[in-house]
Amino acid sequence: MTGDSGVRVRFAPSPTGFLHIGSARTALFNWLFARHHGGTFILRIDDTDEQRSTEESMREIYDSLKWLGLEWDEGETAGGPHAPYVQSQRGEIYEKHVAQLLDDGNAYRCYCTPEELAAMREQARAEKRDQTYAGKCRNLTPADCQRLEAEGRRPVVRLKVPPEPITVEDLILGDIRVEADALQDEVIVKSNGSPLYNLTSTVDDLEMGITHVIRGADHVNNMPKQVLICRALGMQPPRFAHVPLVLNSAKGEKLSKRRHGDLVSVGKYRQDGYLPRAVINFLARLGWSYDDKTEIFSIDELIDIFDLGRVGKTNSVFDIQKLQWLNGHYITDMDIAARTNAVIPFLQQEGLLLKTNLTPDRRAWLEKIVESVGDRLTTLADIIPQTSFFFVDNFEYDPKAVKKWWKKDSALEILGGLRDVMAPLKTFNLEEVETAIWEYTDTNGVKRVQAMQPLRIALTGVSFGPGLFDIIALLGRDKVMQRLDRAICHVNGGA
RNA sequence: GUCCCCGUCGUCUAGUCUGGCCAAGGACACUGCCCUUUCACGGCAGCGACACGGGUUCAAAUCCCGUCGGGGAUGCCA
Repeated sequence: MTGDSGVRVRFAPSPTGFLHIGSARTALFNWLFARHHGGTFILRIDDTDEQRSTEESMREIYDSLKWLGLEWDEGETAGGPHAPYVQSQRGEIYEKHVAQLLDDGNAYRCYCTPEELAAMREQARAEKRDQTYAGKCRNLTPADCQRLEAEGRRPVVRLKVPPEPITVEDLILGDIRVEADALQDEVIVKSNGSPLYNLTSTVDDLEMGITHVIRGADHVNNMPKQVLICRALGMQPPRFAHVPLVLNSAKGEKLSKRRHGDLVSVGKYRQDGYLPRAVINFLARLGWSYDDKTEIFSIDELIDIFDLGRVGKTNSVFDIQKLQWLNGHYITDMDIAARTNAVIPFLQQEGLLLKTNLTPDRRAWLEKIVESVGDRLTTLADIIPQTSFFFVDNFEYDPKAVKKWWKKDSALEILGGLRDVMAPLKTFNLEEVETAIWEYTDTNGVKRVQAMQPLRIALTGVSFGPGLFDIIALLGRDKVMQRLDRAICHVNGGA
């Protein structure tokens, strides 16, 4: 699947938790961009923060990406010419580049301690200045270094940043200009010897031949730093495109794992019964649009028309109602067989269906149930409240429904009346049942709804759901009569 | 505080670059009506925005300036 257009993009998550919904959108934009241009989509794991990175998180990210259908052409599990694709395994590569930077005089060792730096920052803030490192250790002699190391100090490595403003073009945001004052000699290697994000990310983008860095806008101010590193390395930087962030609806702040829990987890939407197609469509339209009216896009259409130039500059708010609408649309869009397949795991998980293969009869019956539900599913998990009564007999009666529709005397009369007209039916087919019920309501002057709702509650326990005649047909005579008796007994105050 | 970015209906957005076709269009949500055995679906209708103030211009949502608001960053995290 590796393309030959020369376009190479990467999605580089840090494995510090589940796949965040905003990250998923970044992955999607990268993937769409690669597919649109016939390029290569690379998955790289940026785990230089050993403290927070976990193996489990890595697996979950793989799972979520695969579930969304965002297959990668190069990366862990896919292989590729630039393996390994996990930063924690690429130490030597970074060391080599840091050595070059040091040798060329483009980087230097700094012996300031974190405490000293914090003090300098505090002072800068008090004086309302940029809190940038002033380059104190920039011109240390080898003798100075020796003396400081003798004190027990361990140096960090800093990039030597030229004192001039820099302007970098962003494919979404336009030109980003940073004044020389706001730039500082960034730390690229920690005092314990481990390289930092701006270094590793830049080196890998260069090494892996990345042509376009498409990532979240929380990285915009890393862009100049990384371009500077490229220059110091004598390399041409990739092009950048920063995608505005996805905010939390309530407060308008960045959606974060810490604050918003699994609300932002792709895995949660999978569990809750959302379709990958719906999530993709939703994510695509968050911050991107094609024209002034189209909302529904197939994957192929997205690949065909996706364009970074149509990504907006403003942050957007995650609106689950729109996702729900799309999900309902895509569920309805599936044929009955596919919908049945999709819903089976949810029924099994709820214990309504055994986790074994269905017999052809049982399968046909299930499909009819699914068909009866029609377009009432917003999520696949909605199959439970919509149909659980098909699978269990001793369901509870919803108290609110009972209160509204089972006023003792009338309910008894109606349920009894319905039982009496249905009992003698010969075939109990849909037509026959319908005729009998309408005959009952018409001759007794009962409004249809006043008969149907009590009956529905008797048969399903709730006041909503598929068409009642479909339910009756699927339940069959025995269950219908049993449930009617049970309901009458219940209204009478029985158990 | 400082730096960077952004500001069209509640939300996602079209329109902004290339000023007039915009008394601002679509979608989700919401409200009402129709349909209807329920709940949904669907159909129709309604509600609803150019952050504010200056300027440029015959003409500004679109260009310029300022203010205000929001977000991000400011780390030996990514």
